[in-house]
Amino acid sequence: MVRTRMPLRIAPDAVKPVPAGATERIVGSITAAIVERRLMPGTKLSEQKIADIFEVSRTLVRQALHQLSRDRLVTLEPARGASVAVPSVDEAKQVFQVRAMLEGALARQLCARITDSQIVELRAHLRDEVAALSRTDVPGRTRLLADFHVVLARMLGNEVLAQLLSDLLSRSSLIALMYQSSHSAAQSQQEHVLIVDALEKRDARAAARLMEHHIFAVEHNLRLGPHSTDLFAALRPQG
Amino acid sequence: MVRTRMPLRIAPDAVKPVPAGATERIVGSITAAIVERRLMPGTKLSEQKIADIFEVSRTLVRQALHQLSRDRLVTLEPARGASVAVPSVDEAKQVFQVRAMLEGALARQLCARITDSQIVELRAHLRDEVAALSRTDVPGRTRLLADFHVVLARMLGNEVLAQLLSDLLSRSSLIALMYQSSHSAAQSQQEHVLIVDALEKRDARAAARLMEHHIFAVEHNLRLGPHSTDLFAALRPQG
DNA sequence: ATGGCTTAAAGTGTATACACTCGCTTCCAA
DNA sequence: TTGGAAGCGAGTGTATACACTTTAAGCCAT
Repeated sequence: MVRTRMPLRIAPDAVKPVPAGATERIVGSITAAIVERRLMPGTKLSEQKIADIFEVSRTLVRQALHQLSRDRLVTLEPARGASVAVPSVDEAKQVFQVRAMLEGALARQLCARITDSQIVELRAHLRDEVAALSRTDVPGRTRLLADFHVVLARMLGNEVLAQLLSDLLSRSSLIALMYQSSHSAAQSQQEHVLIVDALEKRDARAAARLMEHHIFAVEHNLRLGPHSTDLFAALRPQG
Repeated sequence: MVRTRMPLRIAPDAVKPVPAGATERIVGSITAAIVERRLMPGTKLSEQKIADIFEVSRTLVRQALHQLSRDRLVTLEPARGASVAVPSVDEAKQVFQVRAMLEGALARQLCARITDSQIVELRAHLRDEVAALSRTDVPGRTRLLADFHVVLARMLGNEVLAQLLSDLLSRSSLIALMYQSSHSAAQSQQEHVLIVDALEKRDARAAARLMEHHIFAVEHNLRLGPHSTDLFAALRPQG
C-alpha cells in the first residue's frame, strides 16, 4: 500500500465518481425507473445485467435489490431472482386503506398546527402540479402528485411519519401505474386543491374527509390491464 | 412441478443445517435479542464476531444488519460499522404519534367488523398476558404486550397494516426498554382489557379513545437512564 | 511529561470465485 | 411420436480475498 505523505491529501469525494452510497444510487435509479413507468411490473431483474449497467459488482446490486424488496417494490423468489413486484388487487386495497387511516389522521392533526407560510408552500406545490399536468409530463406529474402527500407529512414535523408515508406512496405509484386510468391524474390534482383549501380554513373535519375521499377515489379508479417489459433502455441513463 | 415417480433425490434439505433463510435466522436472533433486552442500545455489532457466533460468513451478517437498519433497530454508520440503535426522545415521540394515529383508526374500524370468535381470541390473549406478568416472564410479557396490537391489526384482514405495525412495535420495544419504568407493564395490560371491552361492545368511539390513551400513557412513562453493553452472552444461544 | 505525527492493527466496503439450484434442451427408449 | 431423464447453461447463494478507512498505540520533538 502506497503511503502518500501529503498532509492534505484527503479528497475522497473527488476520487470516487459516486458522491454518496453506491448502493443508494442503484436503489434510487431502480425506484425512479419503476415509479416513472420505465420498468413494468413483472420485469425480471437479473443481477449481472444490472451490475453491468451500473458498472459495479453483483454485491452492490444484491444489496440494492434486497432493500427494494423490503420496500415491496421488487419480489425476491428463493432461487429465481428478483423481479418488479406485481401487486395484487387485494394488496392495493390494503395499501389504500392504510393510507386513508394514516393520512386522514394527518390532515386532522395538521389543521391544528399548520402555519400560513406552509399554506403558501402548498399553493406553490399545487402550481407545479398544474404545470406538469399541462405539459403532460408523466414522470414529473407522478412524482409531484405523490410528493404532495409527503410534504404534508413533513409539515407535521414527524419524520417517522414522512418516511412511512413515502414508502406507502412508492407502492401506491407502482399500483397506480398498473391499474389507474389516464385521466384521473387531473382529478387527483383538483382534489389536492380542495384539501389545501380545507387546511387553510383550519377545518379539520373537512380536511380529513376530503383526504379520505381523495384516497378512496384513487383506489376506485383501478382498472385491469397487462403490460410488457423491457430493461436495458429503462436503466441505461441511470439518473 | 411434482415428480410422480421421485427416484433418488440427493436429500437437499438434510445437507443444510439451516431450514429456511440463513439470513432470516440472524435477523430474527438479533431482533429477539434486542427486543428481549439481551442487547442494550449502543452496543457495537462487529460483523466478524457475529459471523463467528452464527458460523457463517460476513456476507450474510451484512445482509442481516442492513435489513435491521431498515427496521431502525440498528444504526449503520458509513465506515464505522453497525450498533444497536439508540432512539432519541424525539424519535420516540414521533413513533408513538404515528402509532396513535394508526391504531386509533384501527380500533375504530375494527368495531365494525370484529366477530364474536375474534373477541374470544382476544380474551385468550389477555389471559396469556396476565400469566406472563404473574410469572415475571420479562421476554414473554414484552412479546405478548406487543403482539396484542399486531393481533388487532391482523383481525382487520389487512396484512399491510399488520406488517407496518409490527415494525413500529419493534421500534417501540427498543424505545421502551430504554426508558420505560418497570411497573407500567401491568398498567398496559389493564388498558388492553379496557380496549377489548370496548371492542366487545362495538363502541367505536370508546375503543379509539382508549387505544390512543393507552399509547399516550406508554409514551408518558418514558424515563431517562444509561445502560451498559455486552454481546457474546446475548447471542450465543442463537434461538 | 505532553502534544502531535507516524505506523500498525482492526474493521468495513467492494469485488471476485466457487457451489448449488433451476430451467431448458437434447437424447434415448418405448 | 412421445414421455422422461440426463446434461448443459444461466443465474442465484455463500464464502473468501483484497483495498481502503478508521482507530489506537508508539515514537519523536518540544
